[in-house]
Amino acid sequence: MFETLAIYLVEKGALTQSELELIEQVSVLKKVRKNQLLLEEGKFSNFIGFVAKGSFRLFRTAENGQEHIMKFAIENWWISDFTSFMSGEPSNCYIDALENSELILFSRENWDHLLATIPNFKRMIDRLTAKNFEAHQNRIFSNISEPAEIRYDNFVKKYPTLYNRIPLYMIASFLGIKRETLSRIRKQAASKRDAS
Amino acid sequence: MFETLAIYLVEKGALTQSELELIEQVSVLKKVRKNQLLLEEGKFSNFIGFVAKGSFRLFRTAENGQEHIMKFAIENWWISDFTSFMSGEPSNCYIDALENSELILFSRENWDHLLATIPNFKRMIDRLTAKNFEAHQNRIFSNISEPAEIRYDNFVKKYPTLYNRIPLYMIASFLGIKRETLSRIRKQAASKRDAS
DNA sequence: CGATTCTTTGAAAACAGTCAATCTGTGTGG
DNA sequence: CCACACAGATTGACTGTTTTCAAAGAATCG
Repeated sequence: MFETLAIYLVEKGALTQSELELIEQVSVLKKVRKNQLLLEEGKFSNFIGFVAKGSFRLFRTAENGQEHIMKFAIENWWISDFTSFMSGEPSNCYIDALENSELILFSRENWDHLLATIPNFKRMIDRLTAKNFEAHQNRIFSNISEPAEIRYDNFVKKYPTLYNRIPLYMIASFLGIKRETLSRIRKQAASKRDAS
Repeated sequence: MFETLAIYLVEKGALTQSELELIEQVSVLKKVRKNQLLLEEGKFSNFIGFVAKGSFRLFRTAENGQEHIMKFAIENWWISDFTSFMSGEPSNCYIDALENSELILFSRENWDHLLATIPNFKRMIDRLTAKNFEAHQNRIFSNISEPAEIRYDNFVKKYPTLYNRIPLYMIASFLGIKRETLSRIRKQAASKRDAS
């Protein structure tokens, strides 16, 4: 199970065997069943997880109780409430498993230690952080500038693997529209395709 | 003019006098007139700026030519296309001055050098980066979960100083709605207030 | 098969966008 | 100091999009 992460670290960060061992020593393996909560509102987010198998969602709830999905994660993605992880404040998010899944967890102390002692690991994470920042910018731009239909098209193009595994109503939630609206958008798009 | 930054650095980062001098030595002062471009699409974003006086906006343009404002900055805010700054790729943003303004600029080399040599500076910037990350999360959540009226209310509450200085149509652009819509939202809100 | 869970559909209401016109305030040049 | 131009804000009438609520269809799983 650690193997998935090892392959990832070699490929993305060019880590050596001894560095991998360092990382493995401080990692914690965890299996979670579908629908199981990894984090809930009010709790402290003191881990960073690497998805070895399965899928997760990170969502917040509005005052009216509606859930709004901020982020998905599947194999080879990192999952955490980074905001709470960094600030040390209680989280305002929930994370749960969409399938039976396997995670590799790091506590804050171990994470910081790895960053401090393995330069290649730090470099890799810095690159990821920059990418992540860029993705947030793009998502905000998309939200304020594009109609729902385009946002959906781009989602499908950008995350084809997610699209195949995640219920449509969750994609709607991620895009900020209602499931019924997404259903109608898909119908329209299909009839346009047929016409051409 | 550097004084504004000095006060900021002492207050936010507890920097010493000698550290301030180090920073001042590598800073570049720049005055820009209203409407002047600081960065445009396709160019490289190789500076980080501290706003000593005035105000700026960072925006992108969609295919149809419409401008969408990603970010504002006034006194004591940092302004840059961080995405391009970090990646080294050409920018897809414009930055221009909303008023006659004064900036304190740092090149990438000097910026990195300051981070590497002044731990308190690094700590301060890390805190800001975390705050910024959190703000992005909140904006995304707001965009996907809140109706325009609430987004506007929250904007006014969160940035009362901005609200007083920036034309409404730019606030509309930031919120992802049309100026006419914002105008109507404000009218409704006013009549609600009068009724109660 | 039956029970969930997810997706689609329909009709009405609420919301947001478009286009064109008007209104308001500010500042500049004659 | 006034008149005019200009940028910004508002309004009206209309169109288009999204939500809401209720119900009916798939699909999946034990």
